[in-house]
This record gives sequence, C-alpha cells and structure tokens, in this order.
Amino acid sequence: MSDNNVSTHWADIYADKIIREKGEKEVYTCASGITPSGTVHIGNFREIISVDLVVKALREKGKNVRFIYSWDDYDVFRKVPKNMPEPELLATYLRKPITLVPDTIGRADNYARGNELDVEQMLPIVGVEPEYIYQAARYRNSEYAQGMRTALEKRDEIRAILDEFRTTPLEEDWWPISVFSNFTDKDTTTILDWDGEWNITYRDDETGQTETVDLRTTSCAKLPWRLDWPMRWVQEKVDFEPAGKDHHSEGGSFDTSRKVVQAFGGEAPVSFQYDFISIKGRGGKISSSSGEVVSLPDVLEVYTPEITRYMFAGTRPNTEFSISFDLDVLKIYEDYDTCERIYFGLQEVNDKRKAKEKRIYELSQVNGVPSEPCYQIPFRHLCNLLQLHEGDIDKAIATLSDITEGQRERLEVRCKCAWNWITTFAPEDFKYRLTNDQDALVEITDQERAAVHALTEVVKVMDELDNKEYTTRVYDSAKDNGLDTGDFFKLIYSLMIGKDKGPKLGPFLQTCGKEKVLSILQRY
RNA sequence: GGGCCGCUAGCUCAGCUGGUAGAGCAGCAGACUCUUAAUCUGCGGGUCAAAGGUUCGAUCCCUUUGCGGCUCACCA
Repeated sequence: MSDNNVSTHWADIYADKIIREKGEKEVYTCASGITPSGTVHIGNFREIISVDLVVKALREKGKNVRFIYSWDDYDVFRKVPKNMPEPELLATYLRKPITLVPDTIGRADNYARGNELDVEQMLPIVGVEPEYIYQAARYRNSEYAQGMRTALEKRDEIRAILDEFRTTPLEEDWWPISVFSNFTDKDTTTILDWDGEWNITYRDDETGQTETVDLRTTSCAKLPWRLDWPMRWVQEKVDFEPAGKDHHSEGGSFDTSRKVVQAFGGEAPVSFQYDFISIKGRGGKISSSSGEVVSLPDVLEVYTPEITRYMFAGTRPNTEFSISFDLDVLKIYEDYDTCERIYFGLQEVNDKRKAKEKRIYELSQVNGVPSEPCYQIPFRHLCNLLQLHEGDIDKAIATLSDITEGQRERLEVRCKCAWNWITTFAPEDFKYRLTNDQDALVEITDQERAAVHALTEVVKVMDELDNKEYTTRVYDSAKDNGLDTGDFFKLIYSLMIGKDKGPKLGPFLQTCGKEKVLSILQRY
C-alpha cells in the first residue's frame, strides 16, 4: 500500500470485498482458467493478469493466497484450427480430448500442452506465477468422481436450473456427465444408465459397443462445462474468479454456475466481469509467433513487462480498451514515465492523483518497486537515438553519460521494444537512416553548397552555443546564402537521411553528435 | 426478448466509496526566421444524453426515456 489512506484501486477494492464476503480465512483461493483449444490471446490474458493483481492486493494485506490456473484440457477437439499444419491429420482427431491431439507445430507432446506451454513460459516474464491445474489429469485420476456422482444425484435440480434459460429444454434422457468412449476415445457416446451409485453404462454411437464403467476408477467421464465450473469452485474452495462478459450475462455460464453450485453444496466466488480488449494499429502485420491472433509475446515485442502490466492495472476491468501498435505506443510510454515520475516524487500532482498513480505503479512492477526510476528519456527521443545508431543498442546507450548501472538493464529492454516497434510498426514518416559513405552524393547547387558549409561551421561549435544562438545560426546558414529556410531544411534532410523531412533539425543534429553530422556534411 | 456497459470540451478519454469538472490530441497566440504525426510557453468555462427523485448539495446514488455498443439464450 502506498499510504495510510485507503486505496481506491480496483484490485484493492476487490481484495477487500473478498475478505468481507468470504470472511477471515487461513487461505484465499483465487482462480482463473481457460480451455487450451487454441492460441491463448491477449484477451484471455486480461483474466490472468486481473486475478494476479487481486492476488497481489490480497497478499499485501497480509493474506495467504493460492492462485490457481485451471487448464480445461479435457475438452473436446471440436474443429481444426485454421493456422495449424497438417489439417487433414488433425481432422481425424475430432471429438477426442484435446490432450490426445498431436501438436503438429511440434511444440509439445500434444496440442493442448503446446498451447499451455506457450503461456506458462511467458507468464513469469510479466510476474505472473500461478499454480497450474490440469483438468484432464484430474478427471483421468478420478479426482472429480464425487463431483460427478453429486451431479448425477442432483440431476433433476441441475436440469431445472439450466432449463430456465434454454430455448429448448434438455432432453428427457439428458445426463449431467459426458463420456469419452474407451473404444474410440471420442465423446460420440450415449449414456444408457446410472446405477444410482458409481456405475455408468454407455454406448459408443459409432461402434455400437456398450460398456459399464465405475466413476471411481474410469478415466473417461467428465462434467460438461456448465457443471464442471461450479464443481471446481467447491472442490478448490474458490473465493474469487472473474469472467468475461459472455459468461456474466444472465443465462451465461457464470450465471447458471452460481445457481448450480448450490447443488454441489457451495457458493459462488466473488467475481467481476472484464471487458474485451481490442488491437489497434497493426495494419496487415499479423502475429509472427501465433497465427492471426495477438498474444502476450506479441505485446511484449513492443511493450516492456512493466508497461504491459501497467496497461491492465491502470484500466478498470469492465472497460474495453485497445492495445495499440501505432503512434499511440509513444503515448503509453510517456504515460508510464509520468506515472513513474509521480511515484518517485519527481513530478508534483495533487494528493488524490498521486495516491492513484502510485498504486498503479506498484502493481505494474514485476519484481518489486525498483530503488530508482528508470532512465527518463522521452520514448520519441529514444527512437531517434536508436535510429541514429541503426539499432545498435549498446552504442545508443553509450551516448547517455548520466545513466546509472541500476538503470541499464531496464533501458536495454526498453530499447529492444523501441527498435522492434520502429522496424515493424512505426509509420514510414517516422523512420530514417543516416546516410554514409556508401550512399551516392546528392547533387546540389553552389548556393546550396555554400549554405551547407555555413551549417558545417555552426555544427562544429554547436555544443558550446546556447539554444537560442544555435537556432539562430542554423537559420542564418540558409538566410546568409539566399536560401529559403523551408528549402534549406529539405536539403539538409535529404543529405542526412535521404528524405524531405525529419526530426526537428536543431535538436536532431545535436543528438546525432558533431562527428556524425560532419562526416556527412563534409562530403559536400 | 433478457442482461451488462457507455453517452463528459472539436476528437480520444480521466474523473467511481456525492461537494457544481480535467488531461492528451487538434486549434489559436507567442518564442525574429520553424519544415515535421518529431522544440518550448500560454490559452479549455463544456445544459457532464433527457426528465424526474433522494440529498444541505449529484457528472458520480435511485427511477424512467432516448441513442450507441456488447453479450446470453448451442458449445465451451
């Protein structure tokens, strides 16, 4: 907590609400989860990070917290994803559990695991480290046998709840569990009977074979989603779990689960609904790592881990927002730096704003709050610096004399993001490269040559001049030689970077440094 | 049809445990000369969608209406 006064950050508000509604407990369980039936995209990540923020808030209140992430990997493989290799091979696995589907990308033993690994390997980078629960393993080990039996016993009660919202009521022979055939591994089965205890008899619809299995030992039975969720709330004693707006609508799965959970003898967790997030400014540049959706690694290409957290921590969950890859990237970096300056007292704002920004800053950190702010350099300026050095991060940083050792690592990460952004997403206007000996000389008139020479003399002493005098003399270089200043600027840009326009010339030349500028201008 | 969310300066949005509103961008002006989605400074009074209600007092709470969006009712 930043101060003695009560935080109004949503993560703290929900932490308080959990404590208030669930009472004092030895341990609070916060949950999240998803079916790994496709690439886990940045929208799914919103749930994970939202839980993480609440988990951190609870822990800072001195609570023990168990943060679980359930992979619903005993789900059925319903359709072949678009961007996977060998679609015809994959098609033969339809209706089987996704853990039995091969990963044709070769990431892991099976398709589900491949999707899981993509996430599990990335989350620590943004400081998220939940305890993973693998549903397939739990079901196969019959750890949910009692849950399934309860569902069978409460079959009519559960059916009534689900029917409240259905357009067509469930069939008379509906059963609250489904079975993967032991003959074909597919879920194309029909349950024929339940003996009132542990035995289920089903028929394989493809082969016509029938079999009776014991829920306590079989690995083939599972609960459907709308029952699986509330069952797990009880089994794992879940106190908090948010969900997307699709679940939270009346008749949605959270809504029915909160009623069904009573059949399992528990109550619904504290929850909130988070909105979707959209992507802005990617143009035709689709994800390199994961097909057509934008996922966490794609965001981390352009945003540092702290700023990635910052975007989520600084936005209320029920607000839709977009993650930008266009010029808004600059603004996000500037906003984060402002937030950081406020945290470290380098920028004065009123108390209310200060408390808010400080809390957001704390929650944005991956490994605790650093002892000093990051090297404060406007992102735009950093982009210039990197372009002047053609993406050589070490050289670019070497020009910053006042950087501390503690700031270097974070700045390097930021430089990598900046360079990725420049090369992949920045508008063409924004990009440039200094010309060098290899580039052909631009043809210029004697008059222009005279102006360039005059500018050369100014550049030689630019580090000693004050700003005003420097600017004046830059303009004089043009004026004294009878050149229109607009034309003069165009000329210099074309010599320096081969374009009509560029960064504000005066500061640009200073950033380049005397040597670089002279090496170019003195060719003329 | 049900549910949820939004409607605040030209634009994008902050403001959220109620005390009659703010940032960025754009715009305008200035810094002799100033090109740029790329310097600095100054300039923001908008019926906070509408009407009622609660309150000493509401953009913020309640009700109704309008407009826009999302979502559920099949699966997860």
